[in-house]
Amino acid sequence: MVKTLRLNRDRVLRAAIELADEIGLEQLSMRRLAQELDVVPMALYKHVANKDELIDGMLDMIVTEIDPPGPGAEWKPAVRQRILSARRAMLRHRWASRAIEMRQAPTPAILAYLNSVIGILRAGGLSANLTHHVMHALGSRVLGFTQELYTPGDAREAPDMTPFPHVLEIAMAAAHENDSIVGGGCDDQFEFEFALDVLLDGFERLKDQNWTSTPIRYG
Amino acid sequence: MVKTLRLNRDRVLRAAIELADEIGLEQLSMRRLAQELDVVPMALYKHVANKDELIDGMLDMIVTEIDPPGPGAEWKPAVRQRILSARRAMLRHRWASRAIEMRQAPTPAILAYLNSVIGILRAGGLSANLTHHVMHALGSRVLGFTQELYTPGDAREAPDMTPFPHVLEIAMAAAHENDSIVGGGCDDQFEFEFALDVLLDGFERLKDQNWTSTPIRYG
DNA sequence: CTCCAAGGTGTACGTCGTACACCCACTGTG
DNA sequence: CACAGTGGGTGTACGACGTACACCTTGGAG
Repeated sequence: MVKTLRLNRDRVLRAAIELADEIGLEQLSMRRLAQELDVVPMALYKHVANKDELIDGMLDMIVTEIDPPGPGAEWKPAVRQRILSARRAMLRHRWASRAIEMRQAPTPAILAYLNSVIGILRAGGLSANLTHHVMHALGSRVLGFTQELYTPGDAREAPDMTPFPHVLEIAMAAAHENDSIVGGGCDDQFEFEFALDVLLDGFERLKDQNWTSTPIRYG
Repeated sequence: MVKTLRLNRDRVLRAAIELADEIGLEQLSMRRLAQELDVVPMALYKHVANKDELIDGMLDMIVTEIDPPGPGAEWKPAVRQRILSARRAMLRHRWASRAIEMRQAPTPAILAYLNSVIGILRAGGLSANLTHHVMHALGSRVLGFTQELYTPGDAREAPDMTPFPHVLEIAMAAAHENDSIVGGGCDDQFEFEFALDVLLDGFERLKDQNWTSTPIRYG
């Protein structure tokens, strides 16, 4: 029997991420994680302060998976690429977005990422003022995710939709569009890029007209 | 001693909403709610299937607080007004957005609300195809909220921000902008309307140029 | 060899959601 | 008036959960 290596923070975080990938964030418990590591629950607390701090650590590890910014390019494609890379990281770990929603303060890694995105915008010529509003407008989208209101693909055993004819029509439109997909769900990637581009184009237009939220003071 | 009235679903839901308003969603437990109603925990289960169903009921009640659509107007101001009304409802119950994020399927009341918004867009001349993408792009914003990455106003005892100069600069810009507010936090309402207008303007432009995601088939 | 700290263990407490059996007070029926 | 039935509040209990606290073990430094 191979006696597994000593525990350390890194091993704990990696195991937690892997476990969350498998069973989901809500099923992840300290006890389950300890069991996965062949260790008693309390052993984890020698490496992690508590569950919240564990999740913070997991998130930091995920966020550092995001590709670094490429070499000089226009701000719009640069930001676009960065955000789509973040999205790929989030798709690799579907629980991550929910975890970010749960935490209240951004972790250092998230701050570093935000800092770099802001840097791209500023270097691209957007004013500090506009950049500020842009970051708010992007919201969680800057990290590659948005919360959808309807879980896609649950068309089976859907409740009666006849009271909501407009919803039905829209759903049908989506189903027709990409009938290549058997389930008829939406193309999430397309929807994400669509919204992102609407926003980025809007930001560009505001930049070009020197938009600012603060009235210009003369004198 | 006044013997309080019999319990019923409505009283349970109202008490739950009031309690969540006071102590927050994460502090709301079946036991705490029962105590508030001078009743034993299990009594609640005669009126509510389980905690998830309780939250669904609370949400349905909140969503029906949203103002009905006003009389005929342009689609853009009509949708704008509807969404800002939803936002007001969400601000009255700060826990609601988190609750919606937690649920997986939209409740009937939410479906009805979405249906009405879609109806406004369709009546305004947007194609079913464009409307579909518009609804996705709005995401949770259609219900009046977005998840912010940074809890605003926590400037006190902030961690060291010197590693993130761009973040700092943006935060300073925000503080300068509305120095009327002592804390220097962002004007959330402004940020919300800013992002909403960027999106709505973008949608209008796409509508005007008959944008569609499906290639037009000839013949 | 000895000592000490880092790290794994065992037990225990207080919380949670909720299954299940109970019982009681009311109501409609004869 | 008797009585059964049922809707609704009660009590107990179980198996999760996070984690405080005291304990023990081990491996490397001196």
